[in-house]
Amino acid sequence: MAHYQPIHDWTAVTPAEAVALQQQLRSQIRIQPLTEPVRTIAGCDISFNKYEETVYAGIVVLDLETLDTIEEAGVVSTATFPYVPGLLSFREIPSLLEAWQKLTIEPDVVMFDGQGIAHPRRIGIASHGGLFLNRPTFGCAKSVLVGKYEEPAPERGSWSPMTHYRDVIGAALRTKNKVNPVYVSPGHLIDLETAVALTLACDKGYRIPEPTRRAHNLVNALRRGERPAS
DNA sequence: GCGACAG
DNA sequence: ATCTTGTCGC
Repeated sequence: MAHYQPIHDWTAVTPAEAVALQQQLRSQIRIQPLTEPVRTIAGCDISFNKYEETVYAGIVVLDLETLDTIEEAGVVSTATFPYVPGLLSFREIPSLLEAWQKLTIEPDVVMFDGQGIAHPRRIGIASHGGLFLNRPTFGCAKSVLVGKYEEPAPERGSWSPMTHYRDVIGAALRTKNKVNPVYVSPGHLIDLETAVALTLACDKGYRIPEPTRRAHNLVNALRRGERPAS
């Protein structure tokens, strides 16, 4: 039901062509304040068995106010692109879009498990996904791809800017006291401060924010055959 | 030239 | 990402 804009084809794309495509698409990314209030937020993730190309993709939609899950969608698909640092979107987005189509609700904002503009060409999976979904998106990654930062204070909520070639590309954010930070960066149609605020708003006491945590649990359960591919 | 490198 | 048990620290 939920739909998206097929900005370009994903088939028969080589790594070299993928980089060229990113260079062509980056100018379309818009980092700006939100224009609409957020009531629902989605988290997405994929899982797969070692040495296999079968991918289990899923999206979970939560009510931002209560953090209750209001909808989930999962699909079993096949990866057609290898994992290459900097080209993650070409491996994960195709199957995520399949799951997106099964949603009844169109989430107000989407959190990705990876980078937004904190990317060598400023178009990580969250930014690339934002162009297809045409709605606010941001990334919350567990590790750094590019950029430097000063260690933020040990208390939950503290953060320090991440920079890359003089550009502020994201934030190293402490989501829990004395635990490693997560790396937040705007994807499209949102700004850094809002992305940080939304990440903190999705707290349930874990380092990983709820949207991503639930999507992760969903796809792993799907992969282990513990639940039907919605 | 050498190392780093989201998931 | 995935393969896997116990274990150190708050």
